[in-house]
Amino acid sequence: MLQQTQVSRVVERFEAFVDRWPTVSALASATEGEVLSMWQGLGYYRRALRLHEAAKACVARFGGKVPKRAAELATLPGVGRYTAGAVASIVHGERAAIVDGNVARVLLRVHGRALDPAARSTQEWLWSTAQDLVERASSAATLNEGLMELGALTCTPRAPRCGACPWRPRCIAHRDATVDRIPTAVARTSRPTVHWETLVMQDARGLVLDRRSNRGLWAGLWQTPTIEHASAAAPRAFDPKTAWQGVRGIVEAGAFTVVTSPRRVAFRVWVAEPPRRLARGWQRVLPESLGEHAMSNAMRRVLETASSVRPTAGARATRSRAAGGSRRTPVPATAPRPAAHGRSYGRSRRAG
DNA sequence: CACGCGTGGCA
DNA sequence: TTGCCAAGCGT
Repeated sequence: MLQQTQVSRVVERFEAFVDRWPTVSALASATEGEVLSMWQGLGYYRRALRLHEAAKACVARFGGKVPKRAAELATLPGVGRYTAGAVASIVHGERAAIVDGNVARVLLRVHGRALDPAARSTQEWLWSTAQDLVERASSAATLNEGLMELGALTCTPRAPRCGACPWRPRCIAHRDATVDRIPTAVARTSRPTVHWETLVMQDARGLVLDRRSNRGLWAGLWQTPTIEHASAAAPRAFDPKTAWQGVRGIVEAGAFTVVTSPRRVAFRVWVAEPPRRLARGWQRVLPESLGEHAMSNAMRRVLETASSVRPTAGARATRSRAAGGSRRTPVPATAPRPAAHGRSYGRSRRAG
């Protein structure tokens, strides 16, 4: 859970996860959908799928135990050099090095090296330096945790607290006043916007969802049926009646853009009556079962946007203004919090 | 080696 | 408002 995710985001979710699956064999017995539903809102959902695979690998290859050595840990899906070293050193005391973003920043600054953190040569130097430290430390666990804490709390990316740093006397970057230039900035990747149309169909018999593929963005999560425009340009002539034939009462509910990684997704939300026959892959989900269907936070916002709009029943469409002029529906400033398993979202959770 | 992969806090 | 960044990993 901690991979590329801040501790504060993890602490509120970790306990519920291990309460539900206290052992690797329990996790290995869960379904993919159950695991994803406990991961909702945490992001990087393939981590959840790999963790599930790793649990199954522990059952299949390590007698239902999590291996202790870093070298064995690193053979598990989703466990790389950092995670293997962190578990082996902190849990079992092995003298295994770790280099995460925090450690890299600390080491580069202390040694005054303005290197590209992503470069292979820099990574080799970082791992070698971290290994040297952990071999000389009295406690591998304390050294590794201390390095990360130093980076997270004191040697921060911006406005580092050098006055409180125990390594200030030996810090080359501090001596040379280059702290704010190390590490060098990573290359910016542009974030193009893609345009998606999504259709919210809900009635007393439930909400119509389908499941995204296990590859790509929001892998394996549930969504309202969505059309992803191939072109990066905004779709001028999208006709929902043509795109979703046989669906009646389609009306636009609003539009919004979410920033994801590594692009923006501009959603236009449509509301309609559920058709008599569902298209292939579509599935009705009752409100009380929504929590078992893992959804991205973006999809939560889709449901919020749709929640104030009804499909047109007859001739007079209360169609909102076209995409460019569309006013946002009154949604809360922040998306609903990721709910625990079994809770429902969408209409029933709408604020106000 | 470069890129894809979520989300939220913060300046 | 926008961009930066986070207890990385796999392809």
